[in-house]
Amino acid sequence: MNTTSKDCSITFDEIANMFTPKFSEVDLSLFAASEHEAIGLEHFLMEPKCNRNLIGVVDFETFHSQKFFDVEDFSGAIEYDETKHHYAVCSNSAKEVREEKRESIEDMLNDNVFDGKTRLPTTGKEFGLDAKSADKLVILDNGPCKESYLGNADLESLSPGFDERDYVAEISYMSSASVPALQFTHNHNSPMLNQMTVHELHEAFKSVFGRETLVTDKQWLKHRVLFGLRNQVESDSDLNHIKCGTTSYKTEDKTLCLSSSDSSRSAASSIKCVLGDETMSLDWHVGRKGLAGLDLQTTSMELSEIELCSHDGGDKALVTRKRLRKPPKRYIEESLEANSKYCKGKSGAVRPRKCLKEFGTSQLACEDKPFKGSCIQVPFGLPIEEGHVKINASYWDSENCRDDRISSPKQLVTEPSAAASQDEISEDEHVTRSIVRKGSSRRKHHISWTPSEVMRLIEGVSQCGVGRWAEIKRLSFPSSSRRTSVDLKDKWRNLLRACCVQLQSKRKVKQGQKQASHRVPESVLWRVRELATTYPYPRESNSKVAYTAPISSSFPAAIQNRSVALSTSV
DNA sequence: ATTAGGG
DNA sequence: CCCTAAT
Repeated sequence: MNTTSKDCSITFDEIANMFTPKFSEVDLSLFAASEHEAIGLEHFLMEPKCNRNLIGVVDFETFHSQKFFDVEDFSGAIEYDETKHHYAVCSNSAKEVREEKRESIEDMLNDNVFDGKTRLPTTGKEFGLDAKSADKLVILDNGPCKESYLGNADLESLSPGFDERDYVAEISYMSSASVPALQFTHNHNSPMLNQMTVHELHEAFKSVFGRETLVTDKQWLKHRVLFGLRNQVESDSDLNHIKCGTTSYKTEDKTLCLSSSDSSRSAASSIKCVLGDETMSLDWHVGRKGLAGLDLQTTSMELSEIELCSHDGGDKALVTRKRLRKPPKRYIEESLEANSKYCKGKSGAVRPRKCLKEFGTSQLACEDKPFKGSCIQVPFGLPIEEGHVKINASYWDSENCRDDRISSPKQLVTEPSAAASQDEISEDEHVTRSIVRKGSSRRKHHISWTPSEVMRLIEGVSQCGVGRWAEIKRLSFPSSSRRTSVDLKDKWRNLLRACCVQLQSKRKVKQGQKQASHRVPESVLWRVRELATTYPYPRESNSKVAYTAPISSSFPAAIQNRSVALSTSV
């Protein structure tokens, strides 16, 4: 199987890395969740459209491996599970799951034992499951921290074609909207909807649809509630790319179960189980908190990891499980740092920048049509500003035109002072933006270089020489918070590269003329080339030395007087 | 802290 | 631009 071989590429190292000490550290911070965080979470949970927000993938086997499902391990566990899960696919070690019978599953569920080696950290008969052809288990915890929704746990699949891949539990959040109904039914041990009173039905209706109704017709209400429940289940299923035909609504003791099953699709069904007992939520308390933290911390990552558990009959082969690359370290780092803000004691000083919250929550603002695709792209940058739009061609044109008018069309007179002052203005607003930006991400988001900046850089290089970036920055970019010495170096490297490219393509094609406009002007490049010969850049300038040899005559002037234009050739 | 170099 | 190693 394709997916299998792909999954097999996971190395043991990767798995091992999931358990770097970092995780426990991090997770600890999650539980120091301050009011701040809680609010953020609450906000998220209350988001109307976030009824089903998958935030993670977890293998139930985790619960087994974690003695009491402790906090520190949770997020690590998720990572681990994800991996392990894949690993299991190739290892064929979970074969035993295949042959599970429905009856035994029911028993196991009732006994809270899902598998010989997997046990949920809950006690007793909390799970009232309509386990008919059920492979999805959703556990709802109505603890104090809003209603967390641990959900969609692939417990078993009864499909003959079931494979270990399905042995996945997904964790999701559900808004509080659906909870009251569940709790409500929990109070009444009524197993059937039609045994409910009008008032009860109203409650259920409200819970399901999030609004009230004046209709008192029991039949109507019942239908609406059933309809709503079915839709909920179906939308859940959509998230998992599972289609469920029917939905049953059932209560049992202190639990409420919504199960959706479709006998025509042997494998597609789901069970939702509400843990209605307060004591129950204690068991899941840790998990919930972990999830809360996780939510804030690695939202997009988890989102990206949502797997498509298509239990849809035969087209399993069509299931594509794209593994998205892990989020960049930066992302993780920032997430961790943001969380660790509330976990003082670590490194006394709190870094001013970074503010993950924006990050997480904004990403979490899920849409209606969330996980339609086969994968979710990891949000990389922030949805922030597109502040400075591309100015490219016009920039150079305007500036150069200005400059060119001053001097001859072919010779670029550089006036650092003038250019700088004029640039400083725009620079300031850039700075402001960049600060704002830094509030949420370290990424600089590509501040395009203005012509004057480039000229200043060149001047700096001509004065100080290549490589002395710190000094160049001091001289040519004073009071410029952006453009670090590294930036200067990078830019210079790029300029040299541009020289190369333009030299090569110059004779060949004139087509590039169009694009050449928004590139660095030739006159500037010439100067760069010249400087490159004077101060050969460590590795990259060698290639163009030959070209610039004749120009070197003009070099001394350029050095001695920064306003001297590059009078060479062309 | 800076610089070089890879990504 | 970012990250890292080397200095």
